[in-house]
Amino acid sequence: MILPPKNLSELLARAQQIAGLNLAQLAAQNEMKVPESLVRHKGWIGNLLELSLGASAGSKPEQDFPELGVELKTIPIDRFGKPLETTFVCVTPLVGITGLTWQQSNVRNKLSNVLWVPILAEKALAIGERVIGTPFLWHPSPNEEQQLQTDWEEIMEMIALGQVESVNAKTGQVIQLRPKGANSKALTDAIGQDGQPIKTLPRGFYLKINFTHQILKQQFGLA
DNA sequence: GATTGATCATGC
DNA sequence: GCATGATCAATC
Repeated sequence: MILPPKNLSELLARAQQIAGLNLAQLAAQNEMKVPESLVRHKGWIGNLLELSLGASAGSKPEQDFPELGVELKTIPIDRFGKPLETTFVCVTPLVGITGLTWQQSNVRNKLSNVLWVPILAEKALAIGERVIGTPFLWHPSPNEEQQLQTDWEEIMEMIALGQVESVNAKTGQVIQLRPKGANSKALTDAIGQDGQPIKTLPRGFYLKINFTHQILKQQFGLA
């Protein structure tokens, strides 16, 4: 069991120490087995990094390093540093959102400080052969935060107005709303067109690839 | 090839 | 069902 890092520099030092290792090596350090496929282990890489860096495990609705105010996110990239997938942020509240502001939102809280850990994860690479990239701490620039806020406000307003079913992955420039549930049969409460309670798919906020790609290019000087 | 909607594991 | 961790895979 790895203890939580005491401060930010300790966290960054740990992250930098595992950069360059492949997942088989990191798994071995933690006495874990590498799955042959991620089909039934979609969160495995994220969990492996949490263990390795001393994040408080579990399903608590808070940041990975609460005392440091830092969220850990792994992001699969190709050899050119382009993200291969969108990045899940958090589940979306669909009821009781009257008066909820961007400042109070879980999206803003989660993204205020993120330790990004790129993983070279091209499909042709076996899971164990995928390589941990250079980790870095990110805080949204004023411009980035404005983009996030604009999309968040647009999406949340539609939800508040009972138009959750009209929001799809195309809504928003940098954030998108997509299903986030066990399957298409999982349902939760939401607001209908006439303000009545309805059942709909649970949704989550995701960062689009273009947005995370910009973050990576800026960090690695490839912009 | 990129994108959107669907899905998998786990611990309450 | 919700919240954690995301990626899969059918479709565009």
